[in-house]
Amino acid sequence: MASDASITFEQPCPIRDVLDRIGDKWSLLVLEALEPEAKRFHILMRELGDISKQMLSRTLRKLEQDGYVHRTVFAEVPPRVEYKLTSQGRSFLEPMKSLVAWADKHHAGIVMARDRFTESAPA
Amino acid sequence: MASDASITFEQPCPIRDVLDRIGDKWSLLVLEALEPEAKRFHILMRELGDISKQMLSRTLRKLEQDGYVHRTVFAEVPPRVEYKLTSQGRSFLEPMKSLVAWADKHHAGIVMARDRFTESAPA
DNA sequence: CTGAATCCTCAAGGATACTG
DNA sequence: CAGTATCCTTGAGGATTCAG
Repeated sequence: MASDASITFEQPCPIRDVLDRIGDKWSLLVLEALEPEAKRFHILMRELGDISKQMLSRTLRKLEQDGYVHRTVFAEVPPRVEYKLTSQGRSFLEPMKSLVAWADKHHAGIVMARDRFTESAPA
Repeated sequence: MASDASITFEQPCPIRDVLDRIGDKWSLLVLEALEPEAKRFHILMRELGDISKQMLSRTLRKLEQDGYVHRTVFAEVPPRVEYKLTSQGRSFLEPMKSLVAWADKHHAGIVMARDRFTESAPA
């Protein structure tokens, strides 16, 4: 069942595979929202503010699929579902935080460079 | 000329802005290709293998615009253009490397989790 | 050699309505 | 409450052609 009859060249570079999935519009935000504690669906909706149910659902599923998030369904009425980081999810946030810190520090400069560039080479 | 008449809410989060631009298909690859040394356009084409002129051009321009890469034009015949990392570009690669290392280490597990998930919840 | 301009395709993102 | 199904729009990615 391993189904590795032949090596494919789809993902020559792990970081690309990871970034392709986590580098979308919401994944990182969701992971960060879940970092302090497990949260329910509608709570995530509220905290993320401008995300739609559709996108949150898709994002959570992808994160669950790749093993960043664990989904727990409580057989209650009304339904309750909690999402929490897996150890892999927490592990991922560590190096990611360095990057976030870098972005915080350099963002102003980037925006300035961008503006300068745009001004000297308009439309 | 500052053109900051009003504060906009476009980029509430620096990391999102950075990832939106660097998290595309080629930017990171280009930065890594430029890390050891400055390189010419067609050299980058060759090293990246499956990138088109179009995309390489766009990617380089975006990276130049955001201040990761410096572009040097030599007034020669035939034209020669070299790209090299700026200090910001090199600086960026530092935290990025932690992430790359993380991806290398966890990629196999992610792929496995993904496959397992797909098998238990097919089409 | 280095790119810009044009055109095309496909999938990410999203609004909305429906379901268990 | 927590989703899924459907439909739509936009833009990233890419092949090709033209230009300096």
